[in-house]
Amino acid sequence: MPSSIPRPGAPVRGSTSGKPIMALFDLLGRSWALGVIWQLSNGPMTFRQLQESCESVSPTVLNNRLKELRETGVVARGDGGYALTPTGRELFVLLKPFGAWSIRWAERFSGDEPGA
Amino acid sequence: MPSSIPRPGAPVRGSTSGKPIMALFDLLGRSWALGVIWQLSNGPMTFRQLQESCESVSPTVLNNRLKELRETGVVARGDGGYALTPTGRELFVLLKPFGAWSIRWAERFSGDEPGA
DNA sequence: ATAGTATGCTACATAAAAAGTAGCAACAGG
DNA sequence: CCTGTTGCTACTTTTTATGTAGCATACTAT
Repeated sequence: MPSSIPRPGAPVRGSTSGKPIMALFDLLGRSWALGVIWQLSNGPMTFRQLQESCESVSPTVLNNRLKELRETGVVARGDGGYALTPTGRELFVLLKPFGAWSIRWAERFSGDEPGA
Repeated sequence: MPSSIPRPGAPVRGSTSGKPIMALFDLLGRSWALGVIWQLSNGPMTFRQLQESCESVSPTVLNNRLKELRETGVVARGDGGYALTPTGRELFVLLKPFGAWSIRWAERFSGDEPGA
């Protein structure tokens, strides 16, 4: 078995409490999970398109992430490939501000502090 | 080498583009990174307090996450242990809505699943 | 029907990361 | 000196991810 799918109400990696936020963090805290959601916000993509746009994700991992995201209702397969569900789009609304924030965050490294 | 610290402008896991959002997703998409930020939003905590509140995080991983989060200006050590920096608190503002969202997300599973 | 092409995977070997457990050096109070 | 806490490091085992190959299905054109 590759890995258990994090669901709210069930124990997840490192959390037996079943707290929804911990399940969500387990789901999103796996490699490429956030990236896949980000990419799919531009519209439906095929499996291979996702692979290309994620640069170096292996098909094994991509398939696992897609399984998990489908099981948890974030992503679905449909016309044109994989796409965000209404739930997934809701989640992306929360995620979107991270784009602008990351750019401001990046600017602190361009001129400034190496690490303090 | 344990792992390279994701910084905007530098290649990160699976991304040679250096796009800030990809660096941020690499940083946050590591186990317990989101959890640590979440816990620290309640105020400063010592290393051991963090370990306890994160239920089962190993000291190795916690130390690595703290290093990465310090290097990227999200967390700092100070009075009372580790704490979010102003940058970290900014990030938490974006993260906070995920708490309420995760609860609504969890409710969709309560219908078909035992637990919770 | 056949060859070419794309798609959505699976298989497998290797490498990296996380878990789990033990324990140490530094410091504080008694 | 002894006890307790803190912030780690070391080490072994287990889990996850990477990297590469390739297969089955479906479509398209010849």
